[in-house]
Amino acid sequence: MTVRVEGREAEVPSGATAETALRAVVSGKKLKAVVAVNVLRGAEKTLLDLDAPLPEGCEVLEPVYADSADGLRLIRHSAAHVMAAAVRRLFPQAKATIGPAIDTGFYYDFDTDNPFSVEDFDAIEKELRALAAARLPFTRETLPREAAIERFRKENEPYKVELIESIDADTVSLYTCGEFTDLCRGPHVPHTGFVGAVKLLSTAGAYWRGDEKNKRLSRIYGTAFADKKALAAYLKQMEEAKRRDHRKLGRELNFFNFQEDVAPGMVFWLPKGMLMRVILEDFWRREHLRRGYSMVQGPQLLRVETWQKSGHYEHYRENMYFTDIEDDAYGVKPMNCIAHMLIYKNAMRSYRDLPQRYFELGVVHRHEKSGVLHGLLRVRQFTQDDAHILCTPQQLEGEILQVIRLIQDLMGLFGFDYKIAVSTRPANSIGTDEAWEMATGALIQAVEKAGLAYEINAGDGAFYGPKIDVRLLDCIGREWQCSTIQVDFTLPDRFDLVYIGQDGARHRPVMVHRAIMGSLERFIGVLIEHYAGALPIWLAPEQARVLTVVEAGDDAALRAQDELLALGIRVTADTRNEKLGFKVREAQMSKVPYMLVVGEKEAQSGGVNVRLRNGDNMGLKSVEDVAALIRADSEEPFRQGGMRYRFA
RNA sequence: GCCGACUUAGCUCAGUUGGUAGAGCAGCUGAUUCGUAAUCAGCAGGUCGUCAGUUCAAUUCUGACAGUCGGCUCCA
Repeated sequence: MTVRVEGREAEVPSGATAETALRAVVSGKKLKAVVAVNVLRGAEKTLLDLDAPLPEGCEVLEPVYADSADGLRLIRHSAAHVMAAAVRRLFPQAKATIGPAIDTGFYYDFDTDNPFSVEDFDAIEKELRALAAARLPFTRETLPREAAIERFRKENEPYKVELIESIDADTVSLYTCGEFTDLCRGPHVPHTGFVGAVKLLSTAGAYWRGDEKNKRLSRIYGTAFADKKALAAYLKQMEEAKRRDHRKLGRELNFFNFQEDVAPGMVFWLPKGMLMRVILEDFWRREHLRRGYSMVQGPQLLRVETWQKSGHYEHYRENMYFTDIEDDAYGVKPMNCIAHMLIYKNAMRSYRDLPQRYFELGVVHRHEKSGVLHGLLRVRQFTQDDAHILCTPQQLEGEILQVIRLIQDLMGLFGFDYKIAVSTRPANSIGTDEAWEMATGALIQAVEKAGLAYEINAGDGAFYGPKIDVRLLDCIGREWQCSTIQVDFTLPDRFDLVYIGQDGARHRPVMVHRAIMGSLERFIGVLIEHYAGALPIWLAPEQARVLTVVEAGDDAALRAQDELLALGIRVTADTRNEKLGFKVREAQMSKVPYMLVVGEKEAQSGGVNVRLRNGDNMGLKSVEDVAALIRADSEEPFRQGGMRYRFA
């Protein structure tokens, strides 16, 4: 039969392997970097092992190179197998479970009496490299399901047996590499020589099939690349990510700290960090007023009876803090919605009053389990940029669309990468089918109208309604949920919210819960990492610092500082008796955007010598010119309905 | 909450095979007036995470607890 490879045709006998076909076209040197092949048959595309016989009727072969995305995934998946083989050589009693490739590498979970630790890595890596150096082939065999179960049962591999039992197929495929055979769909790289650039990274506990009721397994994480150079580059990038860690930067920049012995999981905002936060809050409050929100604020404590009525006491009690005052029990609010509904109920509402959009920078407390706290990204006390929109069912889609626009504007402003998911009805949910359908439809319609790519998380919605979640990516590729839009038709019911319709009758409003930054703490944490601490000028707590060289410049420096302050610039002056180099270094480490040097020369000529934090020197400038530069960069970023700036 | 590692000065880290501890940076004081990422000297700073146990003696060994870090699960 005839197949096309990279634009050229090759004639191959029926039943030939992919490798034979590729050899006819691809040069020997390039072929060495091919790990598998994509086979196209009509619209169908399958990834195959190089030594697999070509299926009848295939038209095009695409070689999968080691350094492509597909190739990398195969290398990592294969590395997981080879690592398992290495582990089994050293720890024969460890039972293999599963070992997939992930975005940043791979892992393999083992059931073993003594969990692995990094001290075991040297030995495992040594074995791994020996296996790689041996260039052992991966060989595939296909067995009837029952025969495979029998075989793994004999080999005392209960997890493999359980896996096969859950597979709905007549046959399963096995891959053998050295003395280790694993259940696997494949494909794999041709031989272990492809997984030489490999590094074990960490260990972790994990549950069998991710369920905490199941047995605990010992997980080993690692990563692998097409070559040593790419691996080294990745490890360097991880170092860089560590450097950008917001916990480290927060301390170095004097933005915030944690005092674990006093209040674990709760932030102490230091003057600089708080100034930055207040600037962000001010901007955000104004933006909400501009977009038709009303600012409200509810109490921090509500009587327990109210939480019982809302269902929080029943569903959320474990995460709540309670306190007794005289003889009454109070719950500290974990969410802001109840107060907002009570504000809605303060007056009789007409359909003409809707939508009501209540916005609050609401401080909430949630008792998160101790193991999950993580700097600013996961805390126990945080501030949500929370809003609740009460509207008619007809208004729902339009309101959601506006919220999506706000999300797009905010993420665009900072240039964040994000992912969107629509979560649908979970198993244990309340509400009618019609209500769920209407709400889910409105969410999807709105996302599509906004032209956004999204995925569906089936069954992942809240118990009271479906939601849209937006996840931001941090500097090492971890995802953090920030924005959320949830449609709720239950709480308005429980609290008997009504509006009078055009027909004069009472109707139930729909409630949209939404947060854009999600929590200020988390958002600021991601922001700090995103900018590696060098915040955009409009957010920088200290926009400029005047640096003196000799005492003779002090008066001129302080005058320049006063003038800048009068022009609305956040500026400090460093007149300490230190060398200029020392002051520049400190300003640089504090990531101050503008360093303004005033020495004897400037004291005489007037003006300041401008150095930027990227190292550029702008030379002598007048104080007015510097102020104009900073103001141009720090103008409020949203203005009159559009975005003015994108801070890269 | 679960698994693993860890917890010594504000920060980064040494150290004591059981006899209550040290460096650099930061801080304070003084000298130095020095032009774009570190001037020099001196001083001060620690119940060695908390509570128990073993011991003549515990920061060191054992246990429990708390917290941190990396994951799991959960979540903004």
